[in-house]
Amino acid sequence: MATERASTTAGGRPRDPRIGDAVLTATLELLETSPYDALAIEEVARRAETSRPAIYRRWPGRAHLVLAAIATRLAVPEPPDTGCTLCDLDEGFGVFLEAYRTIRPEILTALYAECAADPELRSRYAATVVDPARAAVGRTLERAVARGDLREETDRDLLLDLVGALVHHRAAFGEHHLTGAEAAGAIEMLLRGAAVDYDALLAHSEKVEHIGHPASHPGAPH
Amino acid sequence: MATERASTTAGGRPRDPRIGDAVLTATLELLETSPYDALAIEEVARRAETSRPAIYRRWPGRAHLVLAAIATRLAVPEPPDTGCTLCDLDEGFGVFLEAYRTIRPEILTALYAECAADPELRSRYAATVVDPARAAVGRTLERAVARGDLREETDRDLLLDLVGALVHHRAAFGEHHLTGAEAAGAIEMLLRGAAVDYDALLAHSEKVEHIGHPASHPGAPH
Amino acid sequence: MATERASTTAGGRPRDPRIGDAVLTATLELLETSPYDALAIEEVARRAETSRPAIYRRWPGRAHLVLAAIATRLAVPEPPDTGCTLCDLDEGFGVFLEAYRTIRPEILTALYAECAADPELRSRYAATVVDPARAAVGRTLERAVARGDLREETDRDLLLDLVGALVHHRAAFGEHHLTGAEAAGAIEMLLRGAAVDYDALLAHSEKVEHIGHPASHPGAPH
Amino acid sequence: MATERASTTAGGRPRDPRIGDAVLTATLELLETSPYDALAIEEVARRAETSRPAIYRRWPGRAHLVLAAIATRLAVPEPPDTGCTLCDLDEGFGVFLEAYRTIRPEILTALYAECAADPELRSRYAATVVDPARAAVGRTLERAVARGDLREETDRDLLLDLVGALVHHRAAFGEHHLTGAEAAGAIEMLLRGAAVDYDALLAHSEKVEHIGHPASHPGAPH
DNA sequence: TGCTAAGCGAGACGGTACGTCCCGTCTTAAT
DNA sequence: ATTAAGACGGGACGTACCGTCTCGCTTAGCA
Repeated sequence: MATERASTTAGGRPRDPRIGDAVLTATLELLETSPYDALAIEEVARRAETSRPAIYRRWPGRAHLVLAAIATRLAVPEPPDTGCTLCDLDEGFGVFLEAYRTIRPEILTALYAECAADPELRSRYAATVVDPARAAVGRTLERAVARGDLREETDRDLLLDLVGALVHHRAAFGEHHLTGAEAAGAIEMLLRGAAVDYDALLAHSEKVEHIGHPASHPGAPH
Repeated sequence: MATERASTTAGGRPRDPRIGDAVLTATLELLETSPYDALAIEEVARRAETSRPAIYRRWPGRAHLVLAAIATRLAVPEPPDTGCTLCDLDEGFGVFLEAYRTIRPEILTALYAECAADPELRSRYAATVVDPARAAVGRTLERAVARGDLREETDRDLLLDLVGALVHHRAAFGEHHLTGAEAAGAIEMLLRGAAVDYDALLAHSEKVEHIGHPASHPGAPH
Repeated sequence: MATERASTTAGGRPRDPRIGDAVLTATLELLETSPYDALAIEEVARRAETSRPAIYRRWPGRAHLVLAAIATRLAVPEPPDTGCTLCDLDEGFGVFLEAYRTIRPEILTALYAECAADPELRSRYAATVVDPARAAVGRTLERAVARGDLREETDRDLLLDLVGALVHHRAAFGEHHLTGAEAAGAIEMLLRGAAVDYDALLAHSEKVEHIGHPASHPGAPH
Repeated sequence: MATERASTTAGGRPRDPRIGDAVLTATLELLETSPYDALAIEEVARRAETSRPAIYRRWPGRAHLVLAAIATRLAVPEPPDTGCTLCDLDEGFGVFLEAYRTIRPEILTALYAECAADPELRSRYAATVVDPARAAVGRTLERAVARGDLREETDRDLLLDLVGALVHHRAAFGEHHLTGAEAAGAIEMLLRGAAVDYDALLAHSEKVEHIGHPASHPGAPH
C-alpha cells in the first residue's frame, strides 16, 4: 500500500487531510492528460491549491506521489473458486489485467523505471502494484495443485512471474493491453507447454551436453 | 539503428565528426554512474567539451541521444544451430539476457517509457533494442518447429513475449538478473507446461462454461 | 529600554526565565558573525535550544529581539564636567563613538531601517539607542552655553544632529570609524566655523537676494 | 552609476532591453507601496512579466536591483555660480536635498544597511547616491575658498562629510527631510561656528590638558 | 583565386521547475 | 491558564537545466 509519509511524532499541528486528498486528485487529473515526466509538482500544487512544501512533506518526490495516486485506483478482486482450474486461471489473469486497465501503461513504465534508483520506491511499488495480484493468483494456483490439476513440482513463483511479467510487459510496453484471447493463449502455453514431447527433448539435450556443454542446464530436472 | 540526424542540405560547413563521437562517449560514461533521468544534456555537453546546440543539432532530445549511445553497445549474436532445440533455446535465452547485461536495465525501461510520447523514438527503439534479440530467438523457434520439436500451432509471438517479458521483468524489477538455472526452469515450464493433463482441464472448463459462462474463453482452442 | 514582552495575565504556567536569557545570548553571538538580515529566528531558537514560538511569545519579531539583545550592551557614560568646554565636547564625541564601537554599525543601520514600518520599534529604538547619547551630550552643550562658551542662540538640536550624523555616517558607511583627530577637527569646524567673516557673507547674500531671490533664506538670522 | 551587470563576453544572444526597463519600472512601482524588505524579487518578476532568473542575470541581488532602480531617479544638477558664497551653498544644500527627496528615506537606509556586507554594493552606492552631490557641493566650496570667503586651511572633506552626513541622516533616519530653514541654520552653524570665541576655548583647553589630560586632542590645531 | 551563402561552433538568453529555508501560526501535552 | 515544543501551511529563495536565438567563423561551391 502506498500512502503519504507519516509525521515524525504525534505532537504538533495535525495535517489538513483535505490537502492530501486534493493533491492525489490533482495528480490523477494531470496524469490523464500529461505524460508522466511532464508532471510537475509545481503544477500539482497549483491545481490542488496548496504549496510545494505541503506535498514534499507527504511524499519524498514525484514517483512516490504518483504511486500513491494510482494506488487509490488499484483494487484487486479475489478470484473466485469455481472448481474449474482453467476458469479460475482465466479469472486470475483478469485480476492482473484489471490492475493495469485503470492506469495508463506509460505511467507504470515510468514509475517502474524510477524504481531502479530507489529501493524504498521499489518495495512500495511491489507492495502496491505487483503483490496483491500475485498473491490472489497464487492462491488460485495452490488450489489447482491441491486439486491435482497442476504437477506438484510446479515452480509456482516462476509461473507467477511468467504471468505477471507478461501482463506487466504488455500493459507497460505493448501497443495495447493483453486481450482475453491472448490471455487464454498464454494460459494454454503455460499449462500445456509448447513442446510436442518435452522428455524427448531433454533426453536429446543431455546426450548433446555430455559431449559439448557438460556444465549447463544445472537446474534441469532428470 | 539509431544514429545522428543528418544535415539539412549538402552545402555549408561540414560537421565536426569528433563532436558526435565525443558526445556518445560522454553519454555512455555518464550513464554508468547517474540514473537516466539525472542525465543532463548540459552535463553531456560539458564532458564532451562542446555545447548544447551541437547536440540538439544531431539528436532531437535526450532519449534519442541515449538510444544512439547504447546502440553502439548492443550487439545481438546469432544463436547457433546446434541441432538440439533445448540447447538452442538455452542460447536464445542467453541472447536476451546478454542484451540486458551490457546496458543498465533501468535505462532501457526509462527509454521505453519515453517512447509512449514519441512514435519516432518508439520505432527506433524497436528496431534497435527489441527486434534483433526477438528475431534471433524467433529464428531458433522456427527451426524448432521445422524440426518438429514444437507443436506447429504454437504462437511464436506469444512465446517470445513470455520469454522477453520474464527476462525484462527480472532485469528491471527483480533483485537480480535471471540466472541460468532460472532460465532453464522457465524453458521447461514453457515447453512442458504446468498441467498434468491440459486436455482434460480444457474439456472440464468447456462443460462448466456451457452452463455458466458461455461468452468467455473467446479465443480458446478446441 | 527594550526588554521582552510581558505575559498577558498573571495566571498559568510561569515563563522559564532561562529561555529569554539564552535567546538574547544566542542572538548576540550570531550577530557577531552573520549580517543582520541573515539572522534567522529559527537559527536563534536552535542555538538557544528552544523553539520559535517561545521567542515570538517574548518579542514581536526579529527587530525587537535584536534591539533587546543589543540593549544589554549599550551603556552611555555621563560625560564629565571638566570645566573645559572643548574637553567636554571631546568626551561627548567619545560618547557617540562608544555607542557604535560595541555594536556593529550595520546592525544599527538595519535596525533603524525597520523602524520606518513600525512606530513601536521606532520609539524603542530612540529610547534605547539614540536618546541616551543625545541627552548626555545635550547636557554638555547646556553647560557650555551656561558657561558662555557657546552663543546663546545656538540651535542645540542642530548641533547634536550634525555631530550624531557625522559619527553615524562614518561608522556605518565610512571605511573606518571616526578617529580622535578627525573628531577634534569636526569640533573645531563646528565651533569656529569655516567662514573668514560670516557676517560679511550674510550681508552680501542679502543684497544679492534683494535683487534676485527675495524669498529664500527664510530662516537666516538677521 | 548603478546599472545592470554586463554580459561576460560579446557573444551569444543579446539581452532583451525591454526586460531590464520593465524590471526597473516594476521595482520602483512596488517600492512606492511596500517597505523595502517586503520587496520580493518574485513579485518584481511577476509585475514585469518576466522571470526571476532574468533579473538575477542582470543584478546580483535585491539591493543592487533597488540601487539601479533609484539611480534612474537621482539626478544631481550642477549648483550655479552666483558669485555669492552663501547663495551658492544654499543651492548646494538644495542639491543634496533634492537627491533624497525623490526617494523614500527608509529605502536608502535599508540599502545603506546592506552596504556593510557587500563592498561592491558599497562602492556602487557611493558612486550613485553619495558622490555626485558631494562633488557638486565640493566645487562650490572650491570657489568659495578661491574667492577668499572660507579660510584656506578649511578641511573641505570634513565639511562635505558634515553636510552630507546631516542630509543623509535626516533623509534616512529623520521624521522628515531637512527643510530649507534647517539647511540655512546648518550652513550658518558650519560657517560661523557655534563658539563665541574658539581661540579662547582652545587656549583654555590646552592649559587644562597640560595638567590633567596630556595625551588627548592629538590632532588639535595649534 | 576571390566571393557568397550556408551550416557549424559556442555563448547567452528567456523561462520552468526544482528542492529548501524560513516564516508565522496552530495544536497538543505539560506545568 | 499559560507555557513549551513540534509540525503545519505557505511565500520566496537562488539555481540547474531546458530549448532557442544570435553571433562570428569556417567551409564548399561558383564566378
